[in-house]
Amino acid sequence: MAYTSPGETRKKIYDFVRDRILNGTSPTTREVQRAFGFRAVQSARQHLEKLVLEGKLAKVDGRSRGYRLPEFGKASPPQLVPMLGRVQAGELTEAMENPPEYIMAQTRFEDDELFALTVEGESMLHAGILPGDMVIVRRQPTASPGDIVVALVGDEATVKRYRERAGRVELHPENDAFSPIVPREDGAPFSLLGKVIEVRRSVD
Amino acid sequence: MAYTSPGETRKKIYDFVRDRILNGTSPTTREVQRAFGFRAVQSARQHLEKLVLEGKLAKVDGRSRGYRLPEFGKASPPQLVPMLGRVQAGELTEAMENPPEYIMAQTRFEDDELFALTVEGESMLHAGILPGDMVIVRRQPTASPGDIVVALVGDEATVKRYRERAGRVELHPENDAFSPIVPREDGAPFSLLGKVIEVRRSVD
DNA sequence: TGATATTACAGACAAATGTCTGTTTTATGG
DNA sequence: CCATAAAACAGACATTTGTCTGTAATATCA
Repeated sequence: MAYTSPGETRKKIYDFVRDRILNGTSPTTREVQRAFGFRAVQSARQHLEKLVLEGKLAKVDGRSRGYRLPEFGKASPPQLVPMLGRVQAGELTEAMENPPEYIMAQTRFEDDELFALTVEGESMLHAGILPGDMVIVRRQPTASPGDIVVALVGDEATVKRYRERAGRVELHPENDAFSPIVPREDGAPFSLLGKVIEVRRSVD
Repeated sequence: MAYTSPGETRKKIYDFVRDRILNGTSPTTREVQRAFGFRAVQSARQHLEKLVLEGKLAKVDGRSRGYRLPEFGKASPPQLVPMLGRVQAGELTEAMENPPEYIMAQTRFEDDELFALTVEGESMLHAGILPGDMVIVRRQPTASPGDIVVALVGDEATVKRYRERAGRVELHPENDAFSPIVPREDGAPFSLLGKVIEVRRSVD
């Protein structure tokens, strides 16, 4: 490869590696070599090691495809969150068609179980949650008053705001056209699936 | 390793590999071997290859750490979208602190320039866009009526709905407490930055 | 209990990959 | 132009890793 200005090729290599890592696999030294037309492995290696020195990349020594993105120590690492399908027989079952769909999320709940579902209905309109919105939910058995939660009432999953009045759980819609749900009173089986931690909407 | 019922170890291996892939790196055959205490590489390899046969895993032959989650070809690849900072002197400048902040997105605008910013103000409340929400924007110089756009009016970026009335551009808020902006009339410099393609809200 | 498919093991080779030492070429700034 | 640092090259070695052939042990079910 032709000689370039200091830092020029390095930047390109960084972009290349970053891209590859984000697309799923860290490249090997020789893959970088070939991608840039170096005639020596060391040329690629030199750049890669310097990028590590500069803190732009991280690496696990000796391991194949060992280069990483270091910033992901500060920012939360990307997580794959499964898209759950419809509610069946009281249990939220993963829409296990082939393939299961995943979306990417960066949350501060790195170690918790997350899932995502699509909101139907307009009961949370005033909370800025519209029909068709996707909510990312952290699975948890309890909630605090004020949380927006996903609960299973009967065999339907609903998104509501969690309240407690006089020691009783109430699920409040945020739309005057709907009424609160008081699980104990109407006798429907009730279970808390989790808390909404993120709302997403595509406006294509 | 002790002999187990048919399919038993296989399932565990699938879970193991899937987890590793989701966490960033596909394991090598021998990493699987060691993780399960196999005394022969082939034991691990047999399971892995069968998982590929079953369609549970995909792989790139011959490549180290070549096992994949098969679903990942179909889904759109993850993109890094830069978070832009405040508006300065009529130009949206990247908040280029070290490191620049990126968020991950999977959109169908793979080849377009995207950026993200945080919404201030309540003018789009009825469109389900709240203060603090993040919008992902596709940079484009024009828009269609009905689009939610980001425009530069004066030296401030605003999110509004794009309208045309009597051949004139109008930027409509979605909140009765605010009034439409008619760029030409109030003489402020106006430019369209792009169209909002996604809205995100953290509700921690 | 016996047939069969699955599981696990053994040992090995070739290719891929990480790493190293040393040299040559070139961009850059004074 | 010269000194210097960066960039690129050359060749090599050790380890890791993918792959293969063949064999032994065991769960499963009729």
